[in-house]
Amino acid sequence: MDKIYTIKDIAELAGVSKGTVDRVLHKRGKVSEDALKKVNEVLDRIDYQPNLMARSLKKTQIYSICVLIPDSANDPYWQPCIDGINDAKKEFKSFNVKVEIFLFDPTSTASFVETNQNVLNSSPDAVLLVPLFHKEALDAIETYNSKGIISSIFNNQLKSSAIKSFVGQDLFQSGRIAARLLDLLIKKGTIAIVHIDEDYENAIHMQEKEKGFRDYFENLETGKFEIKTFKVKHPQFKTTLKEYLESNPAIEGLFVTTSKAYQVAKIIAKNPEKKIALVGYDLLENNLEYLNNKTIDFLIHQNPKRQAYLGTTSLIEHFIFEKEISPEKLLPIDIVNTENAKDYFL
Amino acid sequence: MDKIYTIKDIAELAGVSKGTVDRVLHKRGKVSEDALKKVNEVLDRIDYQPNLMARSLKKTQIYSICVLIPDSANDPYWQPCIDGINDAKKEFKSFNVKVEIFLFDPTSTASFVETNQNVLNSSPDAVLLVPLFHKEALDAIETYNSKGIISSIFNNQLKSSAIKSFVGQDLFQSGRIAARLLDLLIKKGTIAIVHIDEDYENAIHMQEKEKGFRDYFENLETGKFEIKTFKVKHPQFKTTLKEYLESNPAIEGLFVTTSKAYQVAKIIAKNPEKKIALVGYDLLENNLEYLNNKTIDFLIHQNPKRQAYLGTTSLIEHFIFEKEISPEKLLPIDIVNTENAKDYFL
DNA sequence: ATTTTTATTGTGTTCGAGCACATTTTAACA
DNA sequence: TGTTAAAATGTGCTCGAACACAATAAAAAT
Repeated sequence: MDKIYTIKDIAELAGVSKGTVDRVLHKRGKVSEDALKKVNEVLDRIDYQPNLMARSLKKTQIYSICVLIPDSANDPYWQPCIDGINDAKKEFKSFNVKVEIFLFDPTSTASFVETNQNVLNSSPDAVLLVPLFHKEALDAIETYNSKGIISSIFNNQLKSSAIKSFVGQDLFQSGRIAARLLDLLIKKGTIAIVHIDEDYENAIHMQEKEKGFRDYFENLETGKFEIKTFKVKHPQFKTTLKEYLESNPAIEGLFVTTSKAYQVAKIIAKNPEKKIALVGYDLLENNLEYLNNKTIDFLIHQNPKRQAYLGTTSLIEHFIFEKEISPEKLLPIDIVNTENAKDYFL
Repeated sequence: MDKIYTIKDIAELAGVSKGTVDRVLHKRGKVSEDALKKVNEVLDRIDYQPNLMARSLKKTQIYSICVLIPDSANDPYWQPCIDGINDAKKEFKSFNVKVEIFLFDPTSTASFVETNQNVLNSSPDAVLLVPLFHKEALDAIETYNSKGIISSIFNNQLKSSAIKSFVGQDLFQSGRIAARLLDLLIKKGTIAIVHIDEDYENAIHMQEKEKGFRDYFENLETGKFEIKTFKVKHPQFKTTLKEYLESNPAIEGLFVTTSKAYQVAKIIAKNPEKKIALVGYDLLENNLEYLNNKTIDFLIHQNPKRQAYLGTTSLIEHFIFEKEISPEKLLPIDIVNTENAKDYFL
């Protein structure tokens, strides 16, 4: 049977004291070759699993983790992240970890930089952040790294050797899924990819989604679909899109690459004679409203709550269970329609 | 600040010994009214959270949980359950819990009864089971209950006051989702609900799904769809379905209420001129093959792995963290197509 | 008033790992 | 060979909760 061994057991089996076993296990040195061999022989033979209860009971050090996310006052997309992080906090509240949330204004680079400075001042053991601003995020991560602070990111991909882990979705694949759905919705015709660019930088997000979207149709039998791209900034958005649709009456499907599908829905809902297929992102209140009245056909769920949860727990578990942090964790891309929308709020 | 209090702290604050505090906390009696009052006053004032590490370190009792699931040799649907249970085992391996898996033959009531007897002989603290056989499951659960053994179920719903928890999906809603998908796939026409009944009993499953499916169309503008039901037992399945489709050429969509959509796909794939929309359940190898070649349009993912995982962890956490077991946990109903299928194997 | 019984309260050990410190062994050097 | 330095090894306390057992106080019985 798989008996549970303790350090004391190992010490007895190897004929040494538990202090020596401890030194071997933690590679603290000051062990003779002879003793090292004896202990290692035992260790090879049995499957020693340190008792994590005893360990964390003894350890008085409290690990500190800071999470940097955009303030949901600016964009409701981020609200679920708070819940995910709080779930993680709750789950591990008995352990020696402290998780602190720092909010920044997603429309302000300065706010991002400043918040990172605040985080740095609290000198945490690890930071989980949403790298919304490419350059500034890289700088911050570099600084953390130089101070021995672990950095993980989620939601937005960012390549850097100083990053321990990324949690998010495969955006290229996400675009392909949207394509497949629109393929089903309108069997042929013209589709426009709509990029509603906010002030802040999610260009990479949108680009990857567009690539995936186009990739799907390129590998399809030709002639059935025509794909266009339409970029628009927020202020002039309403009139511009209206004009665009009027001047392109062939358009039968729209793919909105951000969480702002409801804004598009608002416009096309005014013209109910001509149903335009609409696929967008994220389960915001506004989007769900138009999903339920079937102006929006499908929403793709990016699961920000779970992203934040997993990003947080992987750091926590790294500290208290010495678990390895997997460099990349890609979440399933959930397809949501009228019928299963409410399931994703659990 | 939210200081963490220990029993010693409480004892000092109340001016009694830690033994007395312990007796108050555990209601072991043998405490004078005076002391009781003093301790309770402190307890009201502060928020005492017992250190679970220390507790489980001291407790030598090992909790035993048995999980009863169908043998995946008979039906590959159950394979992921094993993985989910093993994930739970791994996650809590440092704690005082032992999780044991018992397999039974889903085609044999006798096997189910016998396995329950084996479980009973090992006198566990809790049992998680798939109540495939209605009457026998109720009997088993009644027996467990009388011996003080906690029973939880997953995958199949079953009503009994002796059941602590159910993990699964809302099958009615699941049927509605299938309906919505077929509504999109074929804008109008005749749809057949196909019940492929295995020897074992999942009639309730299928009935609920059918109800949800029909419910969706009943609330729709009339005249667009006609819904039929087709029941078939396995042996004669192939020829019967073929004949059925030939004699009902109006059928443009099929909803297979079990994981056997691939068997239907095999038949309709032979007649590629007439594309029939097909929606089924579960990410089996066989189903995925036909999903990828687009014979199957959508699969609904019942997430057996997560069901088993959550069923197991909720019992484990009940024992080691004294967490309450929520009586019902309904999982999201995932819509799967060619593009996001592989995401669900993580 | 003294002993006995009962009720109440306090003390000390345990769980396993981690680490400081004490002790022993070995090596280095005069 | 004796002395000192260095290396290796062992011992013992701690973390917080649980619980057995010892100790004390209060009540009851003689």
